[in-house]
Amino acid sequence: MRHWLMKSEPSVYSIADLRREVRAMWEGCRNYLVRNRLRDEVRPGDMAFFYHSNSQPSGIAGIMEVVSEAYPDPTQFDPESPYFDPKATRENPRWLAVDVEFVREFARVVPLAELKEHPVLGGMEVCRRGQRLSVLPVTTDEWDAVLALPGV
DNA sequence: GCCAACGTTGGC
DNA sequence: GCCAACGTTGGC
Repeated sequence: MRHWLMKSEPSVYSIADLRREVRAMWEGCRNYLVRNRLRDEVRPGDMAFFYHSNSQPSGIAGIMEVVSEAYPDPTQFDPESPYFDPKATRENPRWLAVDVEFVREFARVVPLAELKEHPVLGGMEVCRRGQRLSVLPVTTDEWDAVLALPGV
């Protein structure tokens, strides 16, 4: 089982939304590296931090579980969707989604600045300058260190 | 709102 | 296949 960190802008979809819906489709990824990672590395049973990006503060808000294999993201076929991709066809889908399930919301959001200061967590991918991928690997040490933070 | 990082597009 | 221009992400 692997660990991940997955980003969402809470104004679009937050951990509170996932808590309410319990299970959701993680849709709208339009980056090939992330697409390949979903296809090749992310598996049902993997656990992920739910990260709030473009937020105040940005940071880790809770935990979810990946509960499906990657499958074609239906929003790419929907002209009404902001994620519509005119070059994608049902015969040749470009983009993938996975289903995720709520596990728990942290008592507080762990801000990015706090991660950066931490001796172990400062090395997380998400702390790297210019890191823009929305699905990032997390090591077991990093996972455990986040869960050991006070108030989490 | 600014801007750094970096992925994507498209001319050649 | 190179590379400049452009677009997007996302912290601050």
